[in-house]
Amino acid sequence: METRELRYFVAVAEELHFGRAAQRLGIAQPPLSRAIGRLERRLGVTLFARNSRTVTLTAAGSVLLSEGRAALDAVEAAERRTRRAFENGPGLVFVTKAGASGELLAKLLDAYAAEPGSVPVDVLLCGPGEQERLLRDGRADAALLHRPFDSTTGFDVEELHTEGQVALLPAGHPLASSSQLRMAELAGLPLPRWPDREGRYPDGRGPAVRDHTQLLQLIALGRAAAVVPESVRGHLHDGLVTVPVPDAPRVTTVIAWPPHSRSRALGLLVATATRL
Amino acid sequence: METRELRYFVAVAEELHFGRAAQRLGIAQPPLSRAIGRLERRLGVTLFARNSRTVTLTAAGSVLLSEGRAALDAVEAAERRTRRAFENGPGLVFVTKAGASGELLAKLLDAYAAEPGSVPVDVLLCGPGEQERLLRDGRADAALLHRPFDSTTGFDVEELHTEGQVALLPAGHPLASSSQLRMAELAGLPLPRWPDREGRYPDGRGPAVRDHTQLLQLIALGRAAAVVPESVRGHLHDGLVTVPVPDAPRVTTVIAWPPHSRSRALGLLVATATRL
DNA sequence: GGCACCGATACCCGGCGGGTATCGGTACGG
DNA sequence: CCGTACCGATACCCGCCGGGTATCGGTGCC
Repeated sequence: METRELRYFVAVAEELHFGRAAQRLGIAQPPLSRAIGRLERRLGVTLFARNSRTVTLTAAGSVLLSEGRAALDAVEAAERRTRRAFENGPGLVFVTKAGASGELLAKLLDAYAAEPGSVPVDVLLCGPGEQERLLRDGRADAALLHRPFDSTTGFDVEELHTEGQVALLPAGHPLASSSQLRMAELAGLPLPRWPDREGRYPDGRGPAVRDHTQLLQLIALGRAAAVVPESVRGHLHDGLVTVPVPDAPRVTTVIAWPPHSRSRALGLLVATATRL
Repeated sequence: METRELRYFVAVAEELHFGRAAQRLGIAQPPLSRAIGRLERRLGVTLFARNSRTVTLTAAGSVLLSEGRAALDAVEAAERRTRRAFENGPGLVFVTKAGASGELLAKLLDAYAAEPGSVPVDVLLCGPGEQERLLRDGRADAALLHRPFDSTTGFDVEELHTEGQVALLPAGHPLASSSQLRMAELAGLPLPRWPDREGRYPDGRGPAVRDHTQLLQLIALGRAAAVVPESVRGHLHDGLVTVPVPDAPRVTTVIAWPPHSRSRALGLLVATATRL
C-alpha cells in the first residue's frame, strides 16, 4: 500500500463523497475512483459500500480509516524528524502547555543542560491538546503531559509528579473564604471551556479560553472560576484566591515521548527527568 | 514520501550496499540509486555519505531508519488489520506466550465471552518475544505481556496481576530443599537461554530453549534450572521443585494493545480484563 | 599501474497517475 | 410518472516515472 493511496482513501472516508474528496486532494474525480478501486482490488477488500447516490464505509473501511490515519502520521513524523535532524543538527524539541509545570520544566532543563553529553533543547509552548499532535507528527521529541487531562495513548511515559487540585477564585468570591471545597459546590460556577483537538469549543455557559493567561485574567475580572493543579499557586497575580478541592482528581505530570525514538539525547533527558 | 521509497531506503540503510539492497528488493541497482537520490532531493536531506567504495548513514539517515521502520510497520499493520476485518468479520486475535498465565487467560476469555456484545476471540500461542511483533504488525489485536521480560514500548497497557518468582529445580537438587533462595545462589546454575527478537541465542553456558515445555523437560532431566513466575506452579510435572526467590524482580502481567485501535470489541476485552 | 568493485549516469520502454468526455443509476421535484 | 440533477464508473488519451541494460568514473587493493 502506497501512502498516496492511503491519503486518497482517508480523504474519501472522511468526506464520504468522491467529488469533494477529489477537490480536497486537488485532482479530478475519475482518477480518485480508479485509485480507490485499485486499492480495494489489491487488498481484496471492499472498503466502501456505494451506489450512485451515497457512499458508506464498510466495517473493514472503518478499520483502515483509523489505522491508516495512524500510519500516515507515522510516515509524516519520520519525514519531519529526518528534516529536523538534518537542519538543526542534534538537539531536542520539548513541548509543554503554556503556563503549566513551569518550575518542574525549569529544573529539568537546568539539570539536563548540566549533564555531560546533553544537546541543545528548544522549548515550544502551546495550547492544551496541541502537544499530543506535535509529538505525534514529529515536530517535537518529548512533552510534559498532565493526566488525566492529556491522553498519553501511543506514547511511552514516565511519571514525574502527582499533585492535588485547588479551586481558583476571584478574591472576595463568596466561596473564597472556605478552607476547602468539594466538586459539587463548584458546579454552579462559570468554569472555562477549553478547545478540543480540532480547536472547537464544547457547548456550555462558561467563558471560552485558549491558555492559562486568559484564564487567570478572566478569573481576576470575576468572569470565571477554575479547578487547577496546586502548582499554579506559585505564580499568581494579586486578586486571586486558591482553595483546596480534595475530591478533585489528582493530576499526574508525566514526561512523554514517541516510541521507537530512543536516541541517546532523548534517553538522557528522560533519565534526568526521572531522577528529579 | 511514498512507502516504496521508504522500503528502498530501509533496505539500503540496512545493507549499506546499493547492489545487495537492490538484489534483496528484486530490482536492479540503477533504479535504486535514482530512487534514493530523488528521496534525498525531495527531503532536502543527505541520507548517505557515499563514495564509490563505502556507504555510511548520516545522522539524519539514522533518524529516518528507525522512524521509517516504525512507519512501515504501521502501514503494514493497517493493511493486515483491514484484511482481517474483512475476512474474519468482527472478532479479535489474542496472543500470549505459550505456557504462561494460563489460568488468567482462561478466566479472561470466559468472562469476556459472557459479556453482552462480545465477539469471537482467536487465541494465538507463540514463543517469547514474538507477541510484540504480532501486535505491532497487525496480526494480533491484544496480548498478555509480562514485564519486565517483554517490552511494552509503543503499546497501551493495563496492569492485571503482579507476582513474585520461584526457582524451578529438579527434585533432588542440592538447593531444592531450601526454604528460599537468593539470586546470587543461583548464579552457577545452568539457566536457560531464550532467543532474542531475531531468533538468535545469546552466548552462554545454559541450554537454548524455545518454549516452556522444552524448559520443563530439560529441568526434569536435570539439565537446566530456571527462575519463573510463581503461577507456573499450577501445572507442573512430577520431579520438579519450586523454591521462592524473594529478591528476583516481581513479574507484572499486563494486557497490551496497539494505540489507535480502540474498537468497541477491544475496549470491552480490556474493560473485562481490568475487572478480573 | 592494472584490476576489480561499486555507485552514478545515459538511454529506452511500458505502465500508471492524471486529465476530459461520457455513461448509467438513483432520488427528487413537478 | 417522467424529467432532471447529481454522482460514481468507464472510456480514452497523454506525459511522467519506475524499471531495465549498457556504460562511465572513482577508489582501494594486489
